[in-house]
Amino acid sequence: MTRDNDATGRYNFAEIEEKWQKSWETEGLFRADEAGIGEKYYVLEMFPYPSGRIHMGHVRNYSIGDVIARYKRMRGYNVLHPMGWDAFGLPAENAAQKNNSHPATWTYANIAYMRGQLRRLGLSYDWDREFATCDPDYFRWEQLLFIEMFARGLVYQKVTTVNWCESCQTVLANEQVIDGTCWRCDQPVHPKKMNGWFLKITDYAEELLADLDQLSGWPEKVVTMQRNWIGKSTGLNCDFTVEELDCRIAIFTTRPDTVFGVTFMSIAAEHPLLDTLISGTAHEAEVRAFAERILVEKQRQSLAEEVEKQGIFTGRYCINPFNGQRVPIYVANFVLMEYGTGAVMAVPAHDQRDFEFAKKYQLPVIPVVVPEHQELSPDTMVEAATGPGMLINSGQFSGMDSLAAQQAIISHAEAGLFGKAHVTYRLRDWGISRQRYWGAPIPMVHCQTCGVQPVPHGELPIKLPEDAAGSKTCLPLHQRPDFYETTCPRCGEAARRETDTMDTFMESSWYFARFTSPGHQTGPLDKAKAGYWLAVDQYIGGVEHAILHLLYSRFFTKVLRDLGYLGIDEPFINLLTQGMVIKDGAKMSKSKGNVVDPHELIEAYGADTVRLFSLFAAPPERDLEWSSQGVEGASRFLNRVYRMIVQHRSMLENAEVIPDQLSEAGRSLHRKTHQTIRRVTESIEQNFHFNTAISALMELFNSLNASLGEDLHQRPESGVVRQAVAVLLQLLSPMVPHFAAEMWQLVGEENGLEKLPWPLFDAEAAKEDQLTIVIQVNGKVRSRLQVPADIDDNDLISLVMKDQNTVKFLEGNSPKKTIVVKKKLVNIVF
RNA sequence: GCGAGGGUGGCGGAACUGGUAGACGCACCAGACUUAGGAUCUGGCACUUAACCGUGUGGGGGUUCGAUUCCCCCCUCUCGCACCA
Repeated sequence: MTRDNDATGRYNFAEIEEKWQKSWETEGLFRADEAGIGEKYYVLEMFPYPSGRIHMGHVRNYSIGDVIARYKRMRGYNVLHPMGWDAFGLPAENAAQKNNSHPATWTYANIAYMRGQLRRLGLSYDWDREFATCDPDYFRWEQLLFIEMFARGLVYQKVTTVNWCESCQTVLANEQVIDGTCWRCDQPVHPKKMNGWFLKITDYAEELLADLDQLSGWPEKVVTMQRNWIGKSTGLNCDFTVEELDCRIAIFTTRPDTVFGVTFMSIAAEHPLLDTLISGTAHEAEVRAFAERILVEKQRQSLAEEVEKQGIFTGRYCINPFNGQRVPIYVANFVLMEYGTGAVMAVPAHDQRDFEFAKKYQLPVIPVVVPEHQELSPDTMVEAATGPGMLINSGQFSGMDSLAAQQAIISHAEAGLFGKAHVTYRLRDWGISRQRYWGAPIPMVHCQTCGVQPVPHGELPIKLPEDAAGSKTCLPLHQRPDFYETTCPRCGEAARRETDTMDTFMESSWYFARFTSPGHQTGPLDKAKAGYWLAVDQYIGGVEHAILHLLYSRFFTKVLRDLGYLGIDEPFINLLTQGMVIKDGAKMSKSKGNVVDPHELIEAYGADTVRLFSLFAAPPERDLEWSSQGVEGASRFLNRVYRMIVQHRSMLENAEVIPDQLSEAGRSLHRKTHQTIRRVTESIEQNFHFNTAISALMELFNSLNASLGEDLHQRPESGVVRQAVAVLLQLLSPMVPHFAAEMWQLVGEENGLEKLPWPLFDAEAAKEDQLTIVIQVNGKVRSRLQVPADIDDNDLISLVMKDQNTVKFLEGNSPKKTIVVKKKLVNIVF
């Protein structure tokens, strides 16, 4: 290298990154062990689906996690930072069919490639713990857990109307239907009646809701979304008897205080009692046609749009058990069969939907809850009065406050045995049956005589049939007699294996726990190890999993606890939901054609630059706008640091001990060094705002450069310079680990940077001895003053009063009031 | 409609419990070194102005000596839920 090249040179990232990755690997630096020193810290990023290549979202997610992992190690924690693969799923089947090969081949090839890409980023994972969820060694334990859940009554089968995705040829869970379309392929989802397996997540609804209060380390947004998803409502269940028929219609209401205002009853088009109500009546044909039309329309417009209220009178009446009133029964298009009881007592005066319906079909409106300082008249009301108030026209309850009346009315119904207090949830049980090949088989056997039987533990795992017979390999299991033909584990007679596979969200619901003991051969988890590492201290991933994955994982954690595997209630103590990577105002996606392949970036700039850019461009929770110039900038910064170090290498190697007495410039750099330690540490500790941490480091570098320009590195203050450089590299190392390690070696350090503790902040050194005090006159900034830090108020004020600008802007007036804010400003008011 | 989070230079973004608005970076401009430079170095850079002054954190009002920060009203963007009885 010539001198000229040194001055404008660039560091050889390809060489040094490979060098350090090898070194870390041979040393096993990131292997985690329960016997490790220090408090445990488990940091985890949401593991990827092995789609083929990593994308910018991965880079961002894993860079954030890696900085945290490396930082915590430097802070003396015993850090667990694992990585694995969420490897079951549909794309593998599609690819296999296309290539006439097996999904496993495609999946494991992708894993191998992507593992290489992650290694290339220098991420500090304990690779010894890696697994893929399609490894039989993983899903065998999931099958075992399924059987144990079955034994506990948490698993059942039922025929329901499910969400069917025609293009994926499979059922979807409610959580996987987004705006009426499939979460994976965006195609419309249709209802279909099918038999399937369900997990009783609703058994845990109350706990899942209540424990949200513990999650102070989660973004409020995610907590709110989960709370809304669980959707708890409390109220009254009660029965209305149908006139002339021996049947009752059950309703649920959150407003028992309005029961005296019921003027009709509305039921869903698919309500099971509808048939009984209309068969043999004059209304039958008309109502049936209406109901069918509504159901068809409902399917078509599953998308969000305001639909006009429609209904039809069934010809039947029912009796309000509270006042004996006879009210007509309608079929209405806005009543949901899936929620409550599928029938609603209609109170037009106090419910907007009922109000609109009543106006349209000229049904009476009877106000029964009058808000304070208001009068309600059915003739003048333009909308429903949904607020609280005082009861009128409500028999013995008239005059009561609506809140108190709710309780009283529930008690009244309970005493009269026609109603009961009730809690209902929006959350549905989790349908986990999928009709696809590439998933974990549900370990059940159907026997003609013995019914449903779980597979005996000894026979696990139930593996997927693997033959090399070309395109046949991907056939759904119900088309594979070689798979489903079996014998009953109880009676030994011929029986049929369950052919559904499990929803892939099953695998991701407990992988974080398996990472604590990935090789455990006698059960899903080594309880001691899981007990040591869990819960996850910091979890990082995209907000798109706010409900699906995060809710399922919370549920599984509680189930694992109840099965005796875990001693915790919640899996993730702190959650960071990182923003999306955006380009040209839209999320990077293949369909929009705005993807940037991180692979090429790494080739062009090196892993450290790519990491630095993704950390610097935005705080982690916000969206990150892609900028090729921003990457340039990150690269430029690292090269500047490199050139400075190369240029002053020999001085840095032979630096003096920091002397007691420092020149003004020396003191200034020393101060900046310690202020930077404080700023960077606080940025990371408070909210992982690496962008401000990096800007502080850039400032330190700028000061350092300026000091060198002023020949500060001449003895004896070379020690100050050296310390500034050392601190810069140490603080940079979690973010740009290869670069920092190499520069560390370049300045003559022997010991590995990764093993050194985080630098200590010296408050004394960081203290300013001169302060800039702002002078305001009448609240406007008029001047600035340099003063010693320890100046007392009176001296300060007299200095301020002598200031030229103070005098000028006082315009000869005498001050009425003087406000002194310590170390900040003086405001003179006249 | 309901819920949550945003709106600060040309751009990404800073600003601790009310106290210097615009740190840091990008872009841009000027200069230096150069045969050349999209390399590198130095300096400038909210708007307006020759300068002082003045104006300025979505808009309007309020509290305060002082408001990006607190309060009220409104506009707007993003995300989530969407007839949940």
